[in-house]
Amino acid sequence: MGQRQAILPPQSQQELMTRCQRLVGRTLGSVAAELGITTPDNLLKHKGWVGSLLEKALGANAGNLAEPDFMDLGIEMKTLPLNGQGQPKESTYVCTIAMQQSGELTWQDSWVRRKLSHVLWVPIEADNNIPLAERYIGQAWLWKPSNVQETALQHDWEELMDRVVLGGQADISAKEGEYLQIRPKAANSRVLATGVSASGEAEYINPKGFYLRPTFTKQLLEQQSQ
DNA sequence: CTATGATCATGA
DNA sequence: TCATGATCATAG
Repeated sequence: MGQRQAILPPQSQQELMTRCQRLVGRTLGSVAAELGITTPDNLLKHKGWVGSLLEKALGANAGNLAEPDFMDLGIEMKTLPLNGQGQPKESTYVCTIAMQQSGELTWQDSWVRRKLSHVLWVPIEADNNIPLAERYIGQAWLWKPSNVQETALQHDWEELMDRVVLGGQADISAKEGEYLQIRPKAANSRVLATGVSASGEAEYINPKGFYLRPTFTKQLLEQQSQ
């Protein structure tokens, strides 16, 4: 008990955007209260809290399945934390590196491309000077990569995957990739997963994932506000 | 462990 | 100041 009725998934893109519209100008604290969710003092031990809150508020239904947040609509939701200057404050996590047969995947079939094929970006105030509960939700927008953007992402992805195949994914640096990068993604650095070694064999490594650099999401934000 | 959601924290 | 590498919570 104590659980409120979950918000049902939006039945159309239009309904999803209407829900987003109603969140514009509201604070995280007020939305959380309405959903019966406690707002933590900070995100130190609740790093995914904002994203989970918005998913619930909008009726996302994928849970922790490897599916788009709004399964029926094929739309992935990402919160976009903004600093005091209104610019993306952090990189955006996309997905983990495929555990097997990395070298045989093509961009067309890649998890990164599927994840980023249709994204609902929800800008959120994220300046640490603003108490979490008082941060405002901005105007969300739907994004599909332009040809230029997709080409750039594909370029990065192919280069990174080549590095995985040639040198193994254990020692890939986050410095590689113009817009897309590979960084650790785990509970801690002692977590091990099956990865691909330089010789192409399986080896235990720290799990890593793909992230979009803030320079990329900054462009999306600017393009959107034009 | 792997997936979901990300931000933290320190070195350069 | 900011990007890289590390880390936190939770479900299944």
